[in-house]
Amino acid sequence: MFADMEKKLTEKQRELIESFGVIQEEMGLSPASARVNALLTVADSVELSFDQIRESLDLSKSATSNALNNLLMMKQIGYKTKPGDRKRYFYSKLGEWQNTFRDRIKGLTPYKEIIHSILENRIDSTKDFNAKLREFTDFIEYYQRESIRIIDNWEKE
Amino acid sequence: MFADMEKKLTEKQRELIESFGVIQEEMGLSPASARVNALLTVADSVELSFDQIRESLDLSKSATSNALNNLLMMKQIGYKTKPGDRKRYFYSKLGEWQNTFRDRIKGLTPYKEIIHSILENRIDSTKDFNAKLREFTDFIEYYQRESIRIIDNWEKE
DNA sequence: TTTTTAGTTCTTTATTTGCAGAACTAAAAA
DNA sequence: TTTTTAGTTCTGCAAATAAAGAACTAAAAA
Repeated sequence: MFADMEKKLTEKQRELIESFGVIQEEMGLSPASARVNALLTVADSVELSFDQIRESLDLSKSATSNALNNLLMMKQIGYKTKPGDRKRYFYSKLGEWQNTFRDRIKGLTPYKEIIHSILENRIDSTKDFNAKLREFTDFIEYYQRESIRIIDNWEKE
Repeated sequence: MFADMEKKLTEKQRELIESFGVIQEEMGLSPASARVNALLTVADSVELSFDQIRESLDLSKSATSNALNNLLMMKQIGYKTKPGDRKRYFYSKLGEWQNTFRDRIKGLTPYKEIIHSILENRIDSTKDFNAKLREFTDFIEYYQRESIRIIDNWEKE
């Protein structure tokens, strides 16, 4: 009966999309990507088609397409198809946050490495400063190791 | 004798500033701020004046001023003065990375909170998805708690 | 075969960001 | 008192971003 009923967003839902959108913008997503990702978290339906997304957020097709492909590349979302239906249905991969966290921690490695090369190229006379640099690289290593460990521990439960 | 000798950067140092600069840009700093911060980590002298920074990086006064104030506000750098010398000498606060890490972890709180309100406003029927959201907020809390703990543990040693 | 669907890609435009250079300012030095 | 120093603030421009709208495309439907 209501199979293709217009699932319009409530005022509260729009508000949540806006707040969540802003937070995700601060974390590096483009405005459109941030809102698409927020929509897929907030909407009553956990799987939305291209046009449902476009209409809900009042975006152009190009903005929708780019945002979706962007999020797909970042593995923040996924999509599935339904038999006898050509459309793709997009969903949030919020469930895979473990990997997101792990990736962020691993992402510290280049940072650690450049600090290490800086240290190796510093003059010896600035002992205090060099010691702090060394301590910092050691800490990052420790932090990476321990963070991965706490993520693994959570998953074991 | 060499008290005010021009401490020119070596080719290797410029290279390190460039690499470190790029990494810090990826972490949200503006190009100029990223390079100033890198310079203060790489330079032989751990305290540099406004003009030494300007000249080393070939920046305009405005770019230098804005970058420094930016970094000061973010508490990434500090400055000191020397008796009988009007100039300020800027230094990297890389040594205070503990606080930087702590702040980043605390910064997850708004994210956790918005996800929590999203969950409270979701329809009940999407049980699996809601459960994942709940698990996610629980995890963030756990992660924050444990991360702070591992930072504290490092400092105790 | 033609038309529709489900998008993608291209072109143009508005906004934002980042910086140079010039004008400015407040305190110290001459 | 005037000049210099150590910056800051303002003005304007160039490049990068973000998105709209139109043109396009490949597969499916009619």
